[in-house]
Amino acid sequence: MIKVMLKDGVVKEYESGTTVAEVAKSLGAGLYKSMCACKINGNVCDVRTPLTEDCELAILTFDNVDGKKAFWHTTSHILAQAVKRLYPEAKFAIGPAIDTGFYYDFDVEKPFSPEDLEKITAEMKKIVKEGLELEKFELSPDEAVKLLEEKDEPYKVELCKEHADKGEPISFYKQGEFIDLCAGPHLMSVAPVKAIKLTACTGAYWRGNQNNRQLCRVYGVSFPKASMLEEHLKMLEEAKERDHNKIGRELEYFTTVDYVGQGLPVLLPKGARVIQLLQRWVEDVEQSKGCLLTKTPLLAKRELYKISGHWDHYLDGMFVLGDPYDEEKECFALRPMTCPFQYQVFLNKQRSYRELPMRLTETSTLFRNEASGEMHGLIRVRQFTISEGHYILRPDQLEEEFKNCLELAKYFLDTVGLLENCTFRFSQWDPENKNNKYEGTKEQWEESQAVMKKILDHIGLDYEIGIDEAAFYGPKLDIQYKNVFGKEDTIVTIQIDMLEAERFGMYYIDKDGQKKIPYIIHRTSLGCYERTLAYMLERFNGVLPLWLAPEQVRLLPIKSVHNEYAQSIADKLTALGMRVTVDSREENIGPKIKNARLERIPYILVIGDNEVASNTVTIRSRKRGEMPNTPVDEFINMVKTEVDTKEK
RNA sequence: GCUGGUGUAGCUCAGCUGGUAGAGCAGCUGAUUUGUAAUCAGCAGGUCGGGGGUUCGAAUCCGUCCACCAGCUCCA
Repeated sequence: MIKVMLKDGVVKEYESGTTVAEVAKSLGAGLYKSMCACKINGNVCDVRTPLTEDCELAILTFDNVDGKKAFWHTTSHILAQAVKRLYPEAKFAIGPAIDTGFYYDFDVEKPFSPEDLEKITAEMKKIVKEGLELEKFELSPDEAVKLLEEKDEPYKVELCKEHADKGEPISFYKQGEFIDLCAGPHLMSVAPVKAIKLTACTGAYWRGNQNNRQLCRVYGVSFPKASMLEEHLKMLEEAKERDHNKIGRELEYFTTVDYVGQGLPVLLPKGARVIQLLQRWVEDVEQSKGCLLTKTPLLAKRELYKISGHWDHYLDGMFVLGDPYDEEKECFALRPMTCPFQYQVFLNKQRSYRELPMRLTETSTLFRNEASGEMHGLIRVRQFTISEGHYILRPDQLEEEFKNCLELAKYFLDTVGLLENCTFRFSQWDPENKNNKYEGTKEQWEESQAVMKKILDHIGLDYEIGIDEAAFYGPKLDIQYKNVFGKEDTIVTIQIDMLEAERFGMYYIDKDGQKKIPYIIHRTSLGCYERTLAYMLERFNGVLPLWLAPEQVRLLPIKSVHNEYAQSIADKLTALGMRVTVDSREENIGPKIKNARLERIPYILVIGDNEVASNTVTIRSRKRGEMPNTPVDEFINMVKTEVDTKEK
């Protein structure tokens, strides 16, 4: 007999060899029906697993993240089974569960059309009705490869052979006529998968490598109940309503023009205003913290990029003016990074150790010729402006300055309301990278990564590790943010560089009179302004904090006789630096309010006879609701405080 | 760059197997002077993403380029 500790510390005894599914059954038919997977001593396992010693057991249902994943993983097998029935020639690649559902990659002659997906969905529903049980079995590596070769599944054979090197048995799952190589865990049967939606069909390279064949990837999501699927689809619709790419255009923050070009958004007055406010603020705070503002050229001769290494590592990503391969003629390129330009400030004269740290910052516009399929609203563009900085340091200053960079970035992100949804990624090099991406020696990389790791651990920062995510000259701490659709991008980056200073001949005279090569921190503080604006529009659903709102207050006179009074209040607010308009159109108050609401103006003031008589305003605030007949001075103090404190 | 989808008025969308391009909202003009999300009437607005081809005739069919969307790859 073995002891199994269940939820809430309840211990029950079972015969050794009892499976988790049997345990669940003993606990209740409801749990047995709804179980998806389990955790044995904290490890996610299949419910078919026999228990052979004392353990802690948690039975996971669809409510649990890992339970969901098992549910979705099983659905991906149903998808594959349906595809095989309808398209017997299709070859299978991989089909995992992901955070938002599942996908399966197929090699087919012609990618599936939306109509094909409907047919496949219908077949999947048929399979669910058949209620097939899933059986798990194991084969030796040789037998496994043989089976997959017989089934003519070249991708599976490749995966299996790799796994076979470990010498462990290979597990398979079988449901009806369908067999798939799979580690599990899975549901006991396909029956619980009541609601299925195939959401998209796209291309995806085999093993994520561009040089491999592109497969057809079908994405989907599934639920135990139809109502849950409806709920989920409704949530997706709501996310779409927050998409910066939709509201940013609707609210006239930016637009795009096909004959201007892809990835080149036009910032409209509202967008330009917000970015101006952010930039002024960032520049002022940075300079108050000892940063030195620079303004360097937006383009340079090829020779500069040759020194920095960008010419070798980044030529495809640059906009080049002239023939890059004609060495006889002068050739320029728009800058993709600020680094080599800003180093010239340091190089302007001989430097003493007393001048370090030298914190150079710049509101820097960059140009990157991104691949055409990458562009996305304001988040991924070809011209953008970042709060760039290069800190030139003595080795003993590295840790403190790194911490300061992180603190500064966190302060900025917190103030604009984005910090709470940020995650941190320690981006490291990959010694195995085959594209010759990285400069420097193994020793240099190991040193700079060890230094960064030490600093991060000292700070106690909670971070993930991203292999092969480093810059070509050093490791990075990337601050990551997810958009409304869950797609993640970098919002801020802090990098340690031990290579570039030497390439540019940068040195300082140390205390002992010797020339020393400095360390460099490359960093952004609020990152890319366009991207930050995009995330703020999503985070605040188009209603930016008052201090950043392009239009803060709109006054709505009810009749034209109220225009003068409204204008007098507007003048007072304008004199205090507020952004205010008066809607003096000869229009009813209803439509005026409707307009102001649709434009998401933070404060709407209605002005009529009552207000004029009592020297008050009637407030409609996005945040504070309705406040009738508020004395004018009270209102002014209120908004002034809200702006001054940068209230979110 | 690759795979799939989309492109008709400022916006949201009709427009059937090829046969004279439509509506609502927004805009403009006039009337209405009105207290919290749509007052009434009139007017104007489009080389149907661009340029080709097929056809007596193309928004519609075929190729091509461009842009937008989702994903892959790449990246701040």
